Amino acid sequence: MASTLGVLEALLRNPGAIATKLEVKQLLKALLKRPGAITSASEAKQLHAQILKHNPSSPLYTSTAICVYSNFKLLNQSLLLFKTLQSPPSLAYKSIIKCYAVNGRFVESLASFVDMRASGNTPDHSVFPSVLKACAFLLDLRLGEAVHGCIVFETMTTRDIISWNTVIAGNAQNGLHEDALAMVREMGGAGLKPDIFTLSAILPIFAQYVDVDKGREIHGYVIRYGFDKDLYVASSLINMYSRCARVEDSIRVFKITRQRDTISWNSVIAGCVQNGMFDEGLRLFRQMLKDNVIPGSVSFSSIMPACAHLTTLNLGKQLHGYIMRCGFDDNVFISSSLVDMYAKCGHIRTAGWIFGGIKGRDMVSWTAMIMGCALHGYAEDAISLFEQMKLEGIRPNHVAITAILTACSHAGMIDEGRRYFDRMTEEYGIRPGLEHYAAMADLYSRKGKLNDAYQLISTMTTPTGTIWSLLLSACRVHKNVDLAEKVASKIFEVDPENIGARVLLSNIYANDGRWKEAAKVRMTMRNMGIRKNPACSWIEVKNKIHTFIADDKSHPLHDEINIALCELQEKMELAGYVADTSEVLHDVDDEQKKYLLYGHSERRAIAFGIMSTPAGTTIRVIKNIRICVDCHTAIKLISKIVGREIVVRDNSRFHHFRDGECSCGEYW
DNA sequence: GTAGGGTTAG
Repeated sequence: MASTLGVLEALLRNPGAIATKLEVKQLLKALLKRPGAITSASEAKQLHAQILKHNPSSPLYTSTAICVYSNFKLLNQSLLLFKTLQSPPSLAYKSIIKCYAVNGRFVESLASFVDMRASGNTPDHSVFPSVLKACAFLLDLRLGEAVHGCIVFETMTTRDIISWNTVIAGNAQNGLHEDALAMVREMGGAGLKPDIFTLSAILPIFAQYVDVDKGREIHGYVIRYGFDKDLYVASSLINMYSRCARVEDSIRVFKITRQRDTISWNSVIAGCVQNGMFDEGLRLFRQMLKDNVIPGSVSFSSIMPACAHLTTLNLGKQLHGYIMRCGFDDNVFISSSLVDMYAKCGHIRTAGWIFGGIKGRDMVSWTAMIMGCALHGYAEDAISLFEQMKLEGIRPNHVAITAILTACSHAGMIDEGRRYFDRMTEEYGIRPGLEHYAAMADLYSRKGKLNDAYQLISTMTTPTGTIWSLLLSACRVHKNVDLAEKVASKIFEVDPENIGARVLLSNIYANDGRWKEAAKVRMTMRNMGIRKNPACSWIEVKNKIHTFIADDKSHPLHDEINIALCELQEKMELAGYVADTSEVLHDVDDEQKKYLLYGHSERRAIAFGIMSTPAGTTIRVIKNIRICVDCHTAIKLISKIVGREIVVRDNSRFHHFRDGECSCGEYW
């Protein structure tokens, strides 16, 4: 069945490749069992076209198409088909009732439910949540009671394992987790043992609750009864472990599962990506393709965040091409992940273009775009998107609020940020969490309002090392040694191993000429056995990533890069550039300091990029730490001298250098 | 005979 569906997926992507009527018939039959295999509206339309072409009058196929359309909330399409049915089968009724309900058409939803009963079809748990919701909305208590009676009647008559499973799955999928689990116990009491259907229905509950102990218990049961051969159970287990941050366990389950399909691959790939194991996720994705498993839309939305986090634009673009050829680009999960990927890889305009084309944007799509604008310093765009989202009736959640606060922070918009922060509880019913305090502390810090930041953080019950570190880094920029010492001691209280904080403190001392104290901090680090990561920058040229580490001479074009940098230097000095050596934290003379600045990794990466790409090409460089003040000034001039746009992503945001200016407006 | 399991922003 898995391979049949694989062929179906391929077929839907390439309708021209259809061979025989018989094949299509078999495929439609396979699909009848699993309408969820269709994951985008365009696939749904192609499916519909196939049905019209081969079996226009089959009520079962028509019902399947209705079911698929209703999964995408496409009420008009569903209705058009529904009206062609003389006596709609149960599936058609169930789908239309659900579709009415998700579109807020409760009266019609209830009317269809009544029709369904009158036609002699028995409703099951897949429709009761919609109907009850409609009753609650319309305050139709009498009908609500009748529906409830119908549910009780339904569960009372047929109490075999299948009806139990239906009821348990219905509850589990509709958020009634405790009821579902109670039913499993009750079923056990009635002498019925959970089977593969029961288990795959309740495992997602433990995944959501992040209850690895219960999950493990189930796993033990699965092994005792030999259910671990079942693909559905295996995928649920893989998912449960990865949601509980036990990605090694989920990989182990995956590896011992002999039979694999697209979904079990997706589970393990998503598990890796969600737990930050991006390279392993990509390795598994490639392995899946090698094993001739056809990726579905979920495969792409699972792997795309890996490209976003690793900023592997080329791979992201390749996947995007593949996605378009598959017709998956109208899937909201995929398009949101593309918006995020392009934004994180520096292509904010492409991100905006994709965002503009998304039909049925959800909160995640909006937030991805808002956060993209925030990272690029386009706060006004972020704010207008945020307001537009609210106008479209989407209530922001805590992530969306974090995004808008981040936008304000990266543009130094204190008043706006403060207003969103102060009103978030009242307006959106969300109390400030760690991430909101962090964004506000960052906003004050970047703007140089160090005391305000200190006050704000102090009001928190348990401030983390990470939040204090934001302030410490601002103390470095704004050269406030006294506050830095105070903040650093707070950090070491809660997080003695914090490498970044020790490096910062040492640099703050060095910047103030207090070489002895700086050396002492370095000594402590050495004694603790911690080393900082070296500063490095990288650039992708012709599909190859070139990495530059500060003062490293190993690049094959090292000498040529030096010559190019010297030539640039002369032109920059003619344009008025004076090296700012205040940020060179080595106890050496000024001439030496100037020389050290040229060794900064981002400059070498940019010089290399200019040498190896055609005139006018945008240069994109990524750096693992913050750009230094002198490089920032230098890159502005370079962008003007060579007439190129230079995009640099440091550890917290993007800088777009163009014609002697930077988009960050000096906030970074 | 159970329309079962996997996905996007932080």
